[in-house]
Amino acid sequence: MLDGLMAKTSSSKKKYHHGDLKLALLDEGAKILQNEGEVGLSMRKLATDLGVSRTALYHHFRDKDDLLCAIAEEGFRRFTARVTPDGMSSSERSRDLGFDKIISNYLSFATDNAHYYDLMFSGRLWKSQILTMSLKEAAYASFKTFVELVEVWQSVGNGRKDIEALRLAQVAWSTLHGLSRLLIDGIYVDQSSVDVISKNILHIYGADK
Amino acid sequence: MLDGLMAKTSSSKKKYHHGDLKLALLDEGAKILQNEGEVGLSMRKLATDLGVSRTALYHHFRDKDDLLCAIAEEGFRRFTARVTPDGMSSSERSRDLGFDKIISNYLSFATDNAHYYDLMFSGRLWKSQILTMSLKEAAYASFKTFVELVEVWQSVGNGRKDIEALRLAQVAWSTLHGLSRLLIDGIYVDQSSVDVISKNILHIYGADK
DNA sequence: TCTATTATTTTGACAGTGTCAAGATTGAAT
DNA sequence: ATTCAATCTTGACACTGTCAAAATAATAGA
Repeated sequence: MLDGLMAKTSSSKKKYHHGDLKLALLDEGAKILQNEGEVGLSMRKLATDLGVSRTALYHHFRDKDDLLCAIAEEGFRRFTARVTPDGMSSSERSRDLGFDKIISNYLSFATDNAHYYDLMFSGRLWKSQILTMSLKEAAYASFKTFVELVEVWQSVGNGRKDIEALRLAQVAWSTLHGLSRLLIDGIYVDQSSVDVISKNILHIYGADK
Repeated sequence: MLDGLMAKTSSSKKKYHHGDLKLALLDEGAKILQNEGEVGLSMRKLATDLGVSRTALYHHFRDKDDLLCAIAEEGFRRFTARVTPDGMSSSERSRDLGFDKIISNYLSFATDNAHYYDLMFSGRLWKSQILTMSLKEAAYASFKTFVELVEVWQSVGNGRKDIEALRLAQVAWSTLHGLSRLLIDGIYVDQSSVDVISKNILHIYGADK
Protein backbone atom coordinates (compact mmCIF):
# COMPACT_ATOMS: atom_id res chain seq x y z
CA MET A 1 0.00 0.00 0.00
CA LEU A 2 2.69 2.38 1.00
CA ASP A 3 4.86 0.82 -1.65
CA GLY A 4 2.21 1.44 -4.23
CA LEU A 5 2.00 5.07 -3.28
CA MET A 6 5.75 5.48 -3.25
CA ALA A 7 6.07 3.87 -6.63
CA LYS A 8 3.38 6.05 -8.09
CA THR A 9 4.93 9.26 -6.90
CA SER A 10 8.63 8.51 -7.15
CA SER A 11 8.06 6.71 -10.45
CA SER A 12 11.67 5.52 -10.78
CA LYS A 13 10.99 2.15 -9.16
CA LYS A 14 10.79 -0.94 -11.33
CA LYS A 15 7.19 -1.96 -11.07
CA TYR A 16 4.72 -4.81 -11.19
CA HIS A 17 2.80 -4.32 -14.37
CA HIS A 18 4.58 -1.33 -15.68
CA GLY A 19 3.42 1.62 -13.66
CA ASP A 20 2.20 4.35 -15.88
CA LEU A 21 2.49 2.89 -19.33
CA LYS A 22 0.23 5.28 -21.21
CA LEU A 23 2.46 8.18 -20.30
CA ALA A 24 5.68 6.33 -21.07
CA LEU A 25 4.13 5.39 -24.39
CA LEU A 26 3.53 9.01 -25.29
CA ASP A 27 6.99 10.08 -24.20
CA GLU A 28 8.86 7.30 -25.95
CA GLY A 29 6.59 7.66 -28.97
CA ALA A 30 7.39 11.34 -29.28
CA LYS A 31 11.08 10.62 -28.83
CA ILE A 32 11.17 8.00 -31.57
CA LEU A 33 9.15 10.31 -33.77
CA GLN A 34 11.70 13.09 -33.35
CA ASN A 35 14.60 10.83 -34.21
CA GLU A 36 13.21 8.56 -36.89
CA GLY A 37 9.97 10.06 -38.10
CA GLU A 38 6.61 8.40 -38.46
CA VAL A 39 8.34 5.63 -40.35
CA GLY A 40 10.24 3.68 -37.71
CA LEU A 41 7.56 4.41 -35.17
CA SER A 42 5.99 0.99 -35.09
CA MET A 43 3.83 -0.37 -32.35
CA ARG A 44 6.04 -3.40 -31.95
CA LYS A 45 9.28 -1.46 -31.77
CA LEU A 46 7.75 0.98 -29.35
CA ALA A 47 6.59 -1.90 -27.20
CA THR A 48 9.92 -3.69 -27.09
CA ASP A 49 11.70 -0.42 -26.46
CA LEU A 50 9.63 -0.09 -23.31
CA GLY A 51 10.24 -3.72 -22.40
CA VAL A 52 6.64 -4.68 -22.84
CA SER A 53 4.77 -7.01 -25.14
CA ARG A 54 3.61 -6.16 -28.66
CA THR A 55 -0.04 -5.93 -27.78
CA ALA A 56 0.18 -4.25 -24.41
CA LEU A 57 -0.33 -0.90 -26.09
CA TYR A 58 -3.82 -1.76 -27.17
CA HIS A 59 -5.12 -1.39 -23.65
CA HIS A 60 -4.23 2.31 -23.68
CA PHE A 61 -4.75 3.20 -27.31
CA ARG A 62 -7.26 1.33 -29.36
CA ASP A 63 -5.32 1.95 -32.54
CA LYS A 64 -1.97 3.06 -33.83
CA ASP A 65 -3.80 6.09 -35.20
CA ASP A 66 -5.21 6.72 -31.75
CA LEU A 67 -1.70 6.95 -30.38
CA LEU A 68 -0.60 9.19 -33.24
CA CYS A 69 -3.56 11.47 -32.57
CA ALA A 70 -2.47 11.83 -28.98
CA ILE A 71 1.06 12.74 -30.02
CA ALA A 72 -0.24 15.18 -32.63
CA GLU A 73 -2.35 16.80 -29.95
CA GLU A 74 0.73 17.43 -27.85
CA GLY A 75 2.26 18.88 -31.00
CA PHE A 76 -0.52 21.44 -31.32
CA ARG A 77 -0.04 22.45 -27.71
CA ARG A 78 3.66 23.06 -28.22
CA PHE A 79 2.91 24.85 -31.47
CA THR A 80 0.50 27.27 -29.89
CA ALA A 81 2.93 27.92 -27.07
CA ARG A 82 5.67 28.66 -29.59
CA VAL A 83 3.71 30.98 -31.82
CA THR A 84 2.17 32.91 -28.96
CA PRO A 85 4.57 33.21 -26.05
CA ASP A 86 2.49 33.26 -22.91
CA GLY A 87 2.91 35.62 -20.02
CA MET A 88 1.58 38.40 -22.18
CA SER A 89 -1.91 39.51 -22.92
CA SER A 90 -2.78 39.09 -26.54
CA SER A 91 -2.65 42.85 -27.14
CA GLU A 92 0.68 43.18 -25.40
CA ARG A 93 1.93 40.34 -27.45
CA SER A 94 1.64 41.88 -30.84
CA ARG A 95 2.51 45.40 -29.82
CA ASP A 96 6.17 44.60 -29.46
CA LEU A 97 6.06 41.15 -30.96
CA GLY A 98 5.49 41.96 -34.62
CA PHE A 99 3.98 39.69 -37.17
CA ASP A 100 7.45 39.02 -38.50
CA LYS A 101 8.21 37.21 -35.27
CA ILE A 102 5.05 35.20 -35.63
CA ILE A 103 6.02 34.24 -39.15
CA SER A 104 9.51 33.17 -38.21
CA ASN A 105 8.25 31.34 -35.13
CA TYR A 106 5.76 29.47 -37.25
CA LEU A 107 8.32 28.46 -39.83
CA SER A 108 11.01 27.54 -37.34
CA PHE A 109 8.59 25.42 -35.34
CA ALA A 110 7.54 23.60 -38.48
CA THR A 111 11.06 22.88 -39.67
CA ASP A 112 12.53 22.14 -36.23
CA ASN A 113 9.65 19.84 -35.31
CA ALA A 114 8.99 18.45 -38.73
CA HIS A 115 7.76 15.10 -37.48
CA TYR A 116 5.34 16.69 -35.10
CA TYR A 117 4.15 18.98 -37.84
CA ASP A 118 3.68 16.05 -40.20
CA LEU A 119 1.47 14.33 -37.69
CA MET A 120 -0.49 17.44 -36.77
CA PHE A 121 -1.53 17.94 -40.38
CA SER A 122 -1.54 14.35 -41.46
CA GLY A 123 -4.28 13.77 -44.01
CA ARG A 124 -4.50 10.13 -42.99
CA LEU A 125 -5.37 11.14 -39.45
CA TRP A 126 -7.72 13.98 -40.33
CA LYS A 127 -9.67 11.97 -42.84
CA SER A 128 -9.94 8.86 -40.73
CA GLN A 129 -13.01 8.37 -38.61
CA ILE A 130 -10.75 7.74 -35.65
CA LEU A 131 -9.82 11.42 -35.47
CA THR A 132 -9.87 12.27 -31.79
CA MET A 133 -12.24 14.98 -30.67
CA SER A 134 -9.54 16.43 -28.46
CA LEU A 135 -7.13 16.65 -31.38
CA LYS A 136 -9.75 18.52 -33.38
CA GLU A 137 -10.25 20.90 -30.50
CA ALA A 138 -6.53 21.45 -30.00
CA ALA A 139 -6.17 22.23 -33.70
CA TYR A 140 -9.08 24.64 -33.78
CA ALA A 141 -7.80 26.33 -30.66
CA SER A 142 -4.50 26.89 -32.44
CA PHE A 143 -6.24 28.41 -35.42
CA LYS A 144 -8.44 30.56 -33.23
CA THR A 145 -5.37 31.91 -31.51
CA PHE A 146 -3.90 32.69 -34.90
CA VAL A 147 -6.99 34.62 -35.94
CA GLU A 148 -6.81 36.64 -32.75
CA LEU A 149 -3.19 37.47 -33.44
CA VAL A 150 -4.18 38.68 -36.88
CA GLU A 151 -6.98 40.78 -35.42
CA VAL A 152 -4.63 42.48 -33.01
CA TRP A 153 -2.09 42.92 -35.76
CA GLN A 154 -4.72 44.68 -37.81
CA SER A 155 -5.93 46.99 -35.07
CA VAL A 156 -2.68 47.71 -33.24
CA GLY A 157 0.04 46.80 -35.72
CA ASN A 158 0.20 47.37 -39.42
CA GLY A 159 -1.76 44.42 -40.73
CA ARG A 160 -3.69 45.37 -43.85
CA LYS A 161 -7.23 46.30 -42.96
CA ASP A 162 -8.97 45.88 -46.32
CA ILE A 163 -9.68 42.24 -45.57
CA GLU A 164 -11.75 40.61 -42.87
CA ALA A 165 -9.54 39.23 -40.09
CA LEU A 166 -10.85 35.71 -40.53
CA ARG A 167 -10.14 35.73 -44.24
CA LEU A 168 -6.73 37.28 -43.84
CA ALA A 169 -5.91 34.67 -41.24
CA GLN A 170 -7.08 31.87 -43.51
CA VAL A 171 -4.93 33.04 -46.39
CA ALA A 172 -1.93 33.77 -44.19
CA TRP A 173 -2.21 30.39 -42.52
CA SER A 174 -2.42 28.78 -45.93
CA THR A 175 0.73 30.58 -47.00
CA LEU A 176 2.68 29.62 -43.93
CA HIS A 177 1.39 26.08 -44.04
CA GLY A 178 2.24 25.74 -47.71
CA LEU A 179 5.73 27.12 -47.28
CA SER A 180 6.30 24.90 -44.27
CA ARG A 181 5.24 21.86 -46.23
CA LEU A 182 7.46 22.75 -49.17
CA LEU A 183 10.39 23.18 -46.82
CA ILE A 184 9.75 20.07 -44.74
CA ASP A 185 9.11 17.90 -47.74
CA GLY A 186 12.36 18.98 -49.34
CA ILE A 187 10.85 20.72 -52.35
CA TYR A 188 12.23 24.11 -51.48
CA VAL A 189 15.65 22.94 -50.43
CA ASP A 190 16.83 26.53 -50.46
CA GLN A 191 16.61 27.25 -46.76
CA SER A 192 18.69 30.38 -47.27
CA SER A 193 15.97 32.17 -49.23
CA VAL A 194 13.42 31.61 -46.50
CA ASP A 195 14.28 34.94 -44.93
CA VAL A 196 13.60 36.94 -48.04
CA ILE A 197 10.41 34.99 -48.70
CA SER A 198 9.31 35.72 -45.14
CA LYS A 199 9.97 39.40 -45.69
CA ASN A 200 7.80 39.31 -48.78
CA ILE A 201 5.01 37.55 -46.93
CA LEU A 202 5.14 40.24 -44.28
CA HIS A 203 5.07 42.91 -46.95
CA ILE A 204 2.16 41.37 -48.79
CA TYR A 205 0.00 41.06 -45.70
CA GLY A 206 1.09 44.37 -44.25
CA ALA A 207 -0.50 47.72 -44.91
CA ASP A 208 2.58 49.89 -45.39
CA LYS A 209 3.60 50.91 -48.90
CA MET B 1 8.86 -11.70 -86.66
CA LEU B 2 5.81 -10.28 -88.27
CA ASP B 3 3.81 -11.47 -85.29
CA GLY B 4 6.11 -9.59 -83.00
CA LEU B 5 5.68 -6.41 -84.96
CA MET B 6 1.92 -6.78 -85.10
CA ALA B 7 1.70 -7.42 -81.41
CA LYS B 8 3.84 -4.43 -80.62
CA THR B 9 1.74 -2.08 -82.68
CA SER B 10 -1.76 -3.47 -82.26
CA SER B 11 -1.15 -4.11 -78.56
CA SER B 12 -4.57 -5.65 -77.91
CA LYS B 13 -3.37 -9.22 -78.47
CA LYS B 14 -2.87 -11.51 -75.50
CA LYS B 15 0.87 -11.99 -75.50
CA TYR B 16 3.79 -14.18 -74.65
CA HIS B 17 5.29 -12.63 -71.56
CA HIS B 18 2.91 -9.84 -71.05
CA GLY B 19 3.55 -7.39 -73.83
CA ASP B 20 4.17 -3.95 -72.54
CA LEU B 21 4.08 -4.40 -68.81
CA LYS B 22 5.76 -1.18 -67.79
CA LEU B 23 3.02 0.82 -69.45
CA ALA B 24 0.23 -1.33 -68.07
CA LEU B 25 1.82 -0.93 -64.67
CA LEU B 26 1.68 2.84 -64.88
CA ASP B 27 -1.90 2.83 -66.12
CA GLU B 28 -3.24 0.37 -63.58
CA GLY B 29 -1.17 2.04 -60.88
CA ALA B 30 -2.68 5.42 -61.63
CA LYS B 31 -6.16 3.87 -61.73
CA ILE B 32 -5.80 2.20 -58.35
CA LEU B 33 -4.35 5.41 -56.99
CA GLN B 34 -7.39 7.37 -58.12
CA ASN B 35 -9.81 4.92 -56.54
CA GLU B 36 -8.07 3.88 -53.36
CA GLY B 37 -5.22 6.29 -52.74
CA GLU B 38 -1.60 5.51 -52.03
CA VAL B 39 -2.80 3.15 -49.35
CA GLY B 40 -4.19 0.17 -51.23
CA LEU B 41 -1.64 0.64 -53.97
CA SER B 42 0.57 -2.29 -53.08
CA MET B 43 3.04 -3.93 -55.38
CA ARG B 44 1.46 -7.32 -54.79
CA LYS B 45 -2.08 -6.19 -55.43
CA LEU B 46 -0.97 -4.31 -58.51
CA ALA B 47 0.78 -7.43 -59.77
CA THR B 48 -2.12 -9.79 -59.25
CA ASP B 49 -4.51 -7.26 -60.75
CA LEU B 50 -2.45 -7.46 -63.91
CA GLY B 51 -2.31 -11.25 -63.72
CA VAL B 52 1.40 -11.31 -63.10
CA SER B 53 3.60 -12.44 -60.27
CA ARG B 54 4.49 -10.36 -57.20
CA THR B 55 8.04 -9.69 -58.22
CA ALA B 56 7.63 -9.16 -61.93
CA LEU B 57 7.41 -5.43 -61.33
CA TYR B 58 10.96 -5.20 -60.14
CA HIS B 59 12.31 -5.59 -63.64
CA HIS B 60 10.65 -2.37 -64.71
CA PHE B 61 10.87 -0.36 -61.52
CA ARG B 62 13.63 -1.02 -59.09
CA ASP B 63 11.51 0.09 -56.17
CA LYS B 64 8.00 0.86 -55.17
CA ASP B 65 9.14 4.44 -54.80
CA ASP B 66 10.50 4.31 -58.32
CA LEU B 67 7.05 3.44 -59.58
CA LEU B 68 5.45 6.14 -57.47
CA CYS B 69 7.93 8.67 -58.88
CA ALA B 70 6.88 7.74 -62.38
CA ILE B 71 3.22 8.20 -61.54
CA ALA B 72 3.94 11.50 -59.81
CA GLU B 73 5.75 12.65 -62.89
CA GLU B 74 2.68 12.00 -64.99
CA GLY B 75 0.80 13.98 -62.38
CA PHE B 76 3.01 17.03 -62.90
CA ARG B 77 2.45 16.81 -66.62
CA ARG B 78 -1.31 16.77 -66.20
CA PHE B 79 -1.06 19.55 -63.65
CA THR B 80 0.88 21.85 -65.96
CA ALA B 81 -1.53 21.13 -68.76
CA ARG B 82 -4.43 22.01 -66.51
CA VAL B 83 -3.07 25.23 -65.10
CA THR B 84 -1.87 26.54 -68.45
CA PRO B 85 -4.23 25.46 -71.20
CA ASP B 86 -2.15 25.03 -74.32
CA GLY B 87 -3.02 26.30 -77.75
CA MET B 88 -2.35 29.82 -76.57
CA SER B 89 0.83 31.77 -76.35
CA SER B 90 1.71 32.64 -72.82
CA SER B 91 0.82 36.29 -73.32
CA GLU B 92 -2.49 35.41 -74.92
CA ARG B 93 -3.18 33.09 -72.06
CA SER B 94 -3.27 35.62 -69.32
CA ARG B 95 -4.83 38.40 -71.30
CA ASP B 96 -8.22 36.80 -71.26
CA LEU B 97 -7.42 34.02 -68.84
CA GLY B 98 -7.09 35.98 -65.62
CA PHE B 99 -5.23 34.90 -62.56
CA ASP B 100 -8.53 33.96 -61.00
CA LYS B 101 -8.81 31.16 -63.52
CA ILE B 102 -5.33 30.02 -62.68
CA ILE B 103 -6.20 29.97 -59.01
CA SER B 104 -9.37 28.00 -59.48
CA ASN B 105 -7.68 25.64 -61.91
CA TYR B 106 -4.93 25.01 -59.42
CA LEU B 107 -7.31 24.31 -56.58
CA SER B 108 -9.69 22.18 -58.60
CA PHE B 109 -6.83 20.11 -59.95
CA ALA B 110 -5.53 19.54 -56.46
CA THR B 111 -8.87 18.51 -55.02
CA ASP B 112 -10.05 16.52 -58.02
CA ASN B 113 -6.76 14.67 -58.31
CA ALA B 114 -5.94 14.51 -54.65
CA HIS B 115 -4.03 11.25 -54.89
CA TYR B 116 -1.91 12.52 -57.73
CA TYR B 117 -1.28 15.69 -55.80
CA ASP B 118 -0.31 13.73 -52.71
CA LEU B 119 2.28 11.84 -54.67
CA MET B 120 3.60 14.87 -56.51
CA PHE B 121 4.40 16.60 -53.24
CA SER B 122 5.11 13.55 -51.15
CA GLY B 123 7.83 14.30 -48.64
CA ARG B 124 8.83 10.65 -48.55
CA LEU B 125 9.55 10.74 -52.25
CA TRP B 126 11.28 14.11 -52.31
CA LYS B 127 13.50 13.35 -49.37
CA SER B 128 14.45 9.87 -50.51
CA GLN B 129 17.61 9.43 -52.52
CA ILE B 130 15.60 7.50 -55.06
CA LEU B 131 13.95 10.69 -56.30
CA THR B 132 13.95 10.43 -60.07
CA MET B 133 15.77 13.12 -62.01
CA SER B 134 12.90 13.27 -64.46
CA LEU B 135 10.43 13.88 -61.64
CA LYS B 136 12.55 16.71 -60.36
CA GLU B 137 12.65 18.19 -63.83
CA ALA B 138 8.92 17.83 -64.35
CA ALA B 139 8.30 19.58 -61.05
CA TYR B 140 10.67 22.43 -61.75
CA ALA B 141 9.17 22.84 -65.20
CA SER B 142 5.77 23.22 -63.56
CA PHE B 143 7.07 25.86 -61.21
CA LYS B 144 8.89 27.67 -64.01
CA THR B 145 5.65 27.81 -65.94
CA PHE B 146 3.97 29.25 -62.90
CA VAL B 147 6.58 31.97 -62.58
CA GLU B 148 6.07 32.90 -66.22
CA LEU B 149 2.35 33.15 -65.67
CA VAL B 150 2.97 35.50 -62.78
CA GLU B 151 5.34 37.58 -64.89
CA VAL B 152 2.77 37.99 -67.62
CA TRP B 153 0.12 38.72 -65.05
CA GLN B 154 2.30 41.50 -63.69
CA SER B 155 3.08 43.07 -67.03
CA VAL B 156 -0.20 42.57 -68.88
CA GLY B 157 -2.74 41.92 -66.17
CA ASN B 158 -3.12 43.49 -62.78
CA GLY B 159 -0.66 41.51 -60.71
CA ARG B 160 0.96 43.71 -58.09
CA LYS B 161 4.28 45.02 -59.32
CA ASP B 162 5.96 45.96 -56.05
CA ILE B 163 7.40 42.46 -55.71
CA GLU B 164 9.83 40.55 -57.89
CA ALA B 165 8.03 38.02 -60.06
CA LEU B 166 9.98 35.10 -58.64
CA ARG B 167 9.19 36.07 -55.08
CA LEU B 168 5.56 36.74 -55.79
CA ALA B 169 5.35 33.37 -57.50
CA GLN B 170 6.97 31.64 -54.54
CA VAL B 171 4.56 33.15 -52.06
CA ALA B 172 1.54 32.59 -54.28
CA TRP B 173 2.53 28.99 -54.88
CA SER B 174 2.95 28.54 -51.16
CA THR B 175 -0.52 29.92 -50.57
CA LEU B 176 -2.14 27.72 -53.17
CA HIS B 177 -0.19 24.69 -52.05
CA GLY B 178 -1.06 25.29 -48.44
CA LEU B 179 -4.74 25.77 -49.14
CA SER B 180 -4.76 22.69 -51.35
CA ARG B 181 -3.18 20.63 -48.62
CA LEU B 182 -5.61 21.89 -46.00
CA LEU B 183 -8.50 21.01 -48.29
CA ILE B 184 -7.19 17.63 -49.38
CA ASP B 185 -6.22 16.61 -45.88
CA GLY B 186 -9.67 17.45 -44.58
CA ILE B 187 -8.65 20.24 -42.26
CA TYR B 188 -10.68 22.88 -44.05
CA VAL B 189 -13.75 20.79 -44.60
CA ASP B 190 -15.58 23.91 -45.59
CA GLN B 191 -15.39 23.56 -49.36
CA SER B 192 -18.06 26.21 -49.74
CA SER B 193 -15.84 29.00 -48.47
CA VAL B 194 -13.14 28.19 -50.98
CA ASP B 195 -14.61 30.67 -53.43
CA VAL B 196 -14.42 33.59 -51.07
CA ILE B 197 -10.94 32.60 -49.97
CA SER B 198 -9.90 32.45 -53.62
CA LYS B 199 -11.29 35.93 -54.15
CA ASN B 200 -9.24 37.18 -51.24
CA ILE B 201 -6.10 35.55 -52.58
CA LEU B 202 -6.69 37.26 -55.90
CA HIS B 203 -7.23 40.56 -54.14
CA ILE B 204 -4.12 40.23 -52.01
CA TYR B 205 -1.85 39.46 -54.93
CA GLY B 206 -3.54 41.90 -57.24
CA ALA B 207 -2.72 45.58 -57.71
CA ASP B 208 -6.20 47.07 -57.84
CA LYS B 209 -7.60 48.88 -54.83
C1' DT C 1 17.51 -23.50 -88.63
C1' DC C 2 19.90 -24.61 -84.38
C1' DT C 3 22.12 -22.60 -80.63
C1' DA C 4 23.76 -19.09 -77.30
C1' DT C 5 22.50 -15.03 -75.11
C1' DT C 6 19.59 -11.91 -73.07
C1' DA C 7 15.26 -10.21 -71.21
C1' DT C 8 11.54 -11.36 -68.63
C1' DT C 9 8.74 -13.81 -65.22
C1' DT C 10 8.05 -17.11 -61.27
C1' DT C 11 8.57 -19.67 -56.89
C1' DG C 12 10.27 -19.64 -52.32
C1' DA C 13 11.70 -17.29 -48.54
C1' DC C 14 12.56 -13.63 -44.96
C1' DA C 15 11.79 -10.01 -41.96
C1' DG C 16 8.66 -6.76 -41.06
C1' DT C 17 3.91 -4.68 -40.01
C1' DG C 18 -0.97 -3.92 -37.29
C1' DT C 19 -4.16 -6.26 -34.63
C1' DC C 20 -7.53 -9.92 -32.99
C1' DA C 21 -8.74 -13.78 -29.55
C1' DA C 22 -7.78 -16.23 -25.46
C1' DG C 23 -5.34 -16.95 -21.59
C1' DA C 24 -2.28 -15.46 -17.66
C1' DT C 25 -0.92 -12.28 -14.19
C1' DT C 26 -1.44 -8.74 -10.94
C1' DG C 27 -3.73 -4.76 -7.97
C1' DA C 28 -7.25 -3.39 -5.65
C1' DA C 29 -12.07 -4.00 -3.39
C1' DT C 30 -15.27 -6.49 -0.80
C1' DA D 1 -9.22 -14.37 1.51
C1' DT D 2 -11.85 -14.42 -2.38
C1' DT D 3 -13.78 -11.97 -6.14
C1' DC D 4 -13.30 -8.61 -9.84
C1' DA D 5 -11.44 -5.73 -13.02
C1' DA D 6 -7.41 -3.89 -15.05
C1' DT D 7 -3.36 -5.01 -17.27
C1' DC D 8 -0.17 -7.71 -19.84
C1' DT D 9 1.43 -11.96 -22.72
C1' DT D 10 1.40 -15.71 -26.10
C1' DG D 11 -0.12 -17.33 -30.46
C1' DA D 12 -1.88 -16.56 -34.72
C1' DC D 13 -3.40 -14.31 -39.17
C1' DA D 14 -3.13 -11.71 -43.14
C1' DC D 15 -0.73 -8.41 -44.98
C1' DT D 16 3.51 -5.75 -46.78
C1' DG D 17 8.23 -4.89 -49.78
C1' DT D 18 11.92 -7.23 -51.68
C1' DC D 19 15.97 -10.52 -52.31
C1' DA D 20 18.02 -14.96 -54.52
C1' DA D 21 17.73 -18.48 -57.52
C1' DA D 22 15.45 -21.02 -60.89
C1' DA D 23 12.47 -21.22 -65.03
C1' DT D 24 10.80 -19.55 -69.21
C1' DA D 25 10.44 -17.10 -73.51
C1' DA D 26 12.31 -13.76 -77.21
C1' DT D 27 16.10 -12.44 -79.77
C1' DA D 28 20.62 -12.64 -82.16
C1' DG D 29 24.48 -15.07 -84.21
C1' DA D 30 26.25 -19.02 -86.52
